Amino acid sequence: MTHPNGRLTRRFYRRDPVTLAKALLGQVMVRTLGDGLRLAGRIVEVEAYLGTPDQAAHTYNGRRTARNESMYADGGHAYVYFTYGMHHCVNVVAQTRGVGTAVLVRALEPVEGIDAMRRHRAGKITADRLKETDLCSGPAKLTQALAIDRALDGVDLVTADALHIERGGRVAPGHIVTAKRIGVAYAGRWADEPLRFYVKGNPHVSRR
DNA sequence: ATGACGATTTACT
DNA sequence: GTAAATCGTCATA
Repeated sequence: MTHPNGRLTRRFYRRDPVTLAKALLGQVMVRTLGDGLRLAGRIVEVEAYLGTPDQAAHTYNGRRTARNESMYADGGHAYVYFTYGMHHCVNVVAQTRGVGTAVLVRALEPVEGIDAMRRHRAGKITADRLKETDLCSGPAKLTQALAIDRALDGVDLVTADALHIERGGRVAPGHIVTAKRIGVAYAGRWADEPLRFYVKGNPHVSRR
């Protein structure tokens, strides 16, 4: 069952987005930079996007453009998009080619390469003053910390070195909190669907 | 060609 | 709590 190198298998990803979202909690997202440095974090918060019927999804009503094309890739690929003129967010594609469902990774608990994450996140506040809970506690914070941008859109997480996911501990159902998704008020009744999942009590979960 | 809009974050009042 | 930042993308014309 476990892949030799510890990565999640294609089979793991090819499930419905809700099942995949919950299964991704506890797994470890790994970003390998050009110089070989590894940046890694345990996934502690995710949201499921259900595709064609889901008004909050980029693939709502079958919308298919150059921007969201990779959301239609086979399960296990990355869908990275740019938004608000300054932020990137990363999704894990679910199911199979042509379906258009995915899981947005909203927060990580830093595990490896924390100093580099601090440097990537430093701005007005210097790297040494950043709290660890400010590094990956939001979908655009974690992409900044791990240096993830559109250059990684469409990569296959099953085979790529630059970005992949390794097996971590599974989070027991009793430790998973279910809630409404964030930032999708425009989505009508879909804004209230319980499609956000996070690890109960984890300090790295995005606030609200 | 143009305009409106974000699956957000940060800084400020 | 409120608002600014900031621009690629897409629907409309």
